[in-house]
Amino acid sequence: MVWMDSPRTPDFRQIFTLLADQVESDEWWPGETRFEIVIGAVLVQNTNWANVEKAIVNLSEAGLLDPQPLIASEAETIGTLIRPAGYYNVKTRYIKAISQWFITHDHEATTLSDDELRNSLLAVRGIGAETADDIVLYVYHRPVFIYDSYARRLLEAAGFGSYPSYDKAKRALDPLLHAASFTTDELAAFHGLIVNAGKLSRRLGGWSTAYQLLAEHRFAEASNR
DNA sequence: ACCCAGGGTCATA
DNA sequence: TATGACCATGGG
Repeated sequence: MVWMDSPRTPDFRQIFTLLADQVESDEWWPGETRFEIVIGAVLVQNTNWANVEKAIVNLSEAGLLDPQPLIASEAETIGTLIRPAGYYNVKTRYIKAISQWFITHDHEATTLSDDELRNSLLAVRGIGAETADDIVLYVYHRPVFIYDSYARRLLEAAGFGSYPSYDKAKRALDPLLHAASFTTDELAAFHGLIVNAGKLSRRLGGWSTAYQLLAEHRFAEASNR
């Protein structure tokens, strides 16, 4: 009997170590204030971070990296400022919604469990599974793993099975993840390492070869050219 | 000219 | 519950 591509059990510790040893780790998440991290998490949806930075600079120079003035601003004003980040009409609505949430709920976040906080964020228009987890991890410092597209591609390349959606991956793998007992700081670094590896993986010929290099401890060498 | 990027919503079946 | 259209800019 043949079973094809029988997925192995992900060893998150091993993957983390491979990445930590071989991938450049800058600061995650970039941002001067907690609210800037919130806004960045929305603006970066399906968008290159370089474009997001331009939008954040525009907001900052306009004094709008602050929830109160932001919700008081005209949609057209915000749209013009964040235009480089793309989808500026929908993101304007999203930014206003999450700003209102921040004003109302930020102060009581410490009274909520990780799941309660996540669900509260998910109720906001424009905040889906990944953006919610970004905020839960980088703004509220709760220990969650970000199952973004890079992470799922990495897991697939490592032979750990295919995970077409964020929620499926989270449901399937969170039990194993918790068993590995990562600290919040480790998970914060983990996501950054995965994204940095993902950016390099394109130049290296995709996640498949990128993971091969990682497993053989040749990733750093290969990515330095 | 084409492809993708640190996703999410909404309508439809 | 699951798929597909839609949202938009900028760099490779």
